[in-house]
Amino acid sequence: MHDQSPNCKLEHEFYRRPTLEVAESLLGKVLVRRLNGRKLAGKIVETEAYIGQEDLACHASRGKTARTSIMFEPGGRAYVYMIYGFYFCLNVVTETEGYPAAVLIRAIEPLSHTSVMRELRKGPRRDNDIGSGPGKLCMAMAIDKALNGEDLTGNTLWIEDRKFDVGKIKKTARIGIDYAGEYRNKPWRFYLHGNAHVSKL
DNA sequence: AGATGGATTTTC
DNA sequence: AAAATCCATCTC
Repeated sequence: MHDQSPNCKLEHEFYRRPTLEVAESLLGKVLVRRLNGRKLAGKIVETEAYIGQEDLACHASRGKTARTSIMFEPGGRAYVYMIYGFYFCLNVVTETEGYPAAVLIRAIEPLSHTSVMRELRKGPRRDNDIGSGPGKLCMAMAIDKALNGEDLTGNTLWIEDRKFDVGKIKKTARIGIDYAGEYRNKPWRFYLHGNAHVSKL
C-alpha cells in the first residue's frame, strides 16, 4: 500500500487518513523510541480513535486551545498530554489540517531493551506489566510533554511496519470516557485478541 | 477477582 | 472540579 523506506518507518501519508483506519492499521506496527543511543521498541497491541469536534470524548470537542492545537495540525505528529497529574498519554495526530483527530496508543508489547523499559517502570515486574496501559508505556519509553508535537518521521519517536501478522482484531467501546454521552459506546477501541499486553480484555 | 481511594497537576 | 491512569490496599 505504501512504499516504505528501508527501515519501514511510516510516512506522513499513513497518518493523513480516516482516523478509524489509522487506529486499526496501527495494530501490529512497532513504536520506536530512541533514548541514549538505544532504540526501545514495542509492538502496538491496543489503540483508540478520537475523531473531530463532534466526538465528546475528544479533547478538541470544545475547540482549539493551547493543549489541543496540535490535534488540528496535519497527521504525523505526536500529541502527548499529562493525565491525572501523574502520567502521560501518547497519541498520534491523524487526518488533514483543521480536522482535530488522533489515535491514543494504549498498549505495547516490549520487543527490544525490555530490561531498560522495566527499569523505567521502576522495579521488577512481569513483562506484561511494562506497556499494558497508556500511562505505563509512556513511563517505559520515557515519553513526556517534551515530545508533544514531535514529528513522527524524525529520529526520536516513530512507528515502523515490520509486517507482523496481527491475527484477530477486537473492537469495543473506549475506556474511561463515561462522560461522553452518545459517543461513550462507539466501538472505537481496537486490540489484538488474546494478547497478554492489552490493558484490559 | 473485584472494588475503593489516594496521589497530583493541568485544564477551562 | 474533573480528568483518555495506576497502584496499594482492602473486601469477598
